[in-house]
Amino acid sequence: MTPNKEDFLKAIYELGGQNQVVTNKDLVRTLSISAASVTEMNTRLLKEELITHLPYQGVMLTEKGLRIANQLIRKHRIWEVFLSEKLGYEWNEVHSDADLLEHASSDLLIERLNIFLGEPTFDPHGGVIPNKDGSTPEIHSTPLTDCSQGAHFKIKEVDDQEEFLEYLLYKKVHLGKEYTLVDIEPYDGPLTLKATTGEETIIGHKAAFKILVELTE
Amino acid sequence: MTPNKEDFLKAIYELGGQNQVVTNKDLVRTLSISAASVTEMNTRLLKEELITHLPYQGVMLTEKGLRIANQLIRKHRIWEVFLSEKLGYEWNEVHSDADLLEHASSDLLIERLNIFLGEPTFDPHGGVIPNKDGSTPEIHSTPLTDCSQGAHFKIKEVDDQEEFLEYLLYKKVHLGKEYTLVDIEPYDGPLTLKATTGEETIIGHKAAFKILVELTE
DNA sequence: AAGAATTTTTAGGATAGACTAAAAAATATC
DNA sequence: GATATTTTTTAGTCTATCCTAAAAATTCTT
Ligand SMILES: [Mn+2]
Ligand SMILES: [Mn+2]
Ligand SMILES: [Mn+2]
Ligand SMILES: [Mn+2]
Repeated sequence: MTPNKEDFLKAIYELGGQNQVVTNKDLVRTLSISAASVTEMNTRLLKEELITHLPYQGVMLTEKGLRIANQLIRKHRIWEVFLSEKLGYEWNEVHSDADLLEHASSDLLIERLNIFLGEPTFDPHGGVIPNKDGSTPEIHSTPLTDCSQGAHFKIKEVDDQEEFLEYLLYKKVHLGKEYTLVDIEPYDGPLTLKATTGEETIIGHKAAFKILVELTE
Repeated sequence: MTPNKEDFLKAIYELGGQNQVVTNKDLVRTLSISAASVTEMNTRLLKEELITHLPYQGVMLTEKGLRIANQLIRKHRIWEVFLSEKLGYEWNEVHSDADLLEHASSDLLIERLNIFLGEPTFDPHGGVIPNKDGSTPEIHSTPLTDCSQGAHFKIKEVDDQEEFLEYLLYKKVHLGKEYTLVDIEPYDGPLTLKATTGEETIIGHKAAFKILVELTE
């Protein structure tokens, strides 16, 4: 297993490859490599039985591939907790350093680090940390866009793209914060949120889709 | 700069490449790669002006190469302190994980980690941590083999090979411990040490050469 | 100083990973 | 249903890193 293969499996997972086929096109966009390189990597992972492949359709993770992807995500997220809680990183800063460290961490190191951090359940943007064996704990949060007007909710998880996190920092949206959904416009229109402290925030539909919440009360 | 080149420069440094020429043979042994691969890497590093090369004699670090080697050693040793002090590693366990992490650490990460650790001066086996700019603080310790009979000394630094550290663990030799050199046999013979607590320890000449001490009193 | 032994270099390959350009297949449009 | 567009695959290169085997240079032995 090389860093490249690991990142590739992770990308497939993050594009939904546990349940659906993921197209080469998507991987080209996500990994910023050429289409030819995607085909090539597919061939390699296929030979190792980490993915299944339907020509001209896309790839899906096998059990084995899924386990490796989740173990990498576990490493990534444990590092993110460390960077955030011990080294004082902002939540938008953790991702890129964790993306390198995840490939340079022995299993033993990660288990010791996990204990040092108090066996956290979530990373700094609310992503659940997979178990050591590559399985994932159940979570029960829904995209903000699925809420109906008047709903009370708490922020549980947000997408981990650096610019998006910066945007949320600017909008003062953070994990655990509670809001009421005052208004949601049709045709993928903007959402108006009202915090318990009273201030109102308006965000677009696309951004709201990247925010997972849990209903309260 | 790639992990391989970094490790290569570090190996040259550790073989004395700051002051003397280091032979290909030495690098073959240290890095466990073929002689052909050493020649090849030399050519690459030469083109980047990180080393100077005297054909059939060996290589030395340039200013630039030395700076990179020291910055890598800084990363390595700061990680070793972390593994030892925060994650409870024994001093013989830290090396291999640090050897991977050193290549996956941004400068920012290392500076934050350094502050988190309280800006340590030495790594777990007494190696001095180079400065951020790639320079090295002065130290003033000598190989145990240079001491004369009757000398009182304190253990300051030991070689960082895993088996050697295990051996020292077994011999109950650790940093800061004070001894008297009771006897030193000629012709590279064994040394007899007496700890302040009274127990005597006999070690061979080769091992003693890997232990740096500071005279006390 | 000649021959033996050692060390370094050269030559020729292999593999992983990434690229561009062109061909082939699938999908969308009219 | 024919044509145009998009996506995927194939073909041909490139770089980094590693190897083995053979040649060349140096050093050691007698
Ligand atoms: Mn992340
Ligand atoms: Mn990564
Ligand atoms: Mn070390
Ligand atoms: Mn290393």
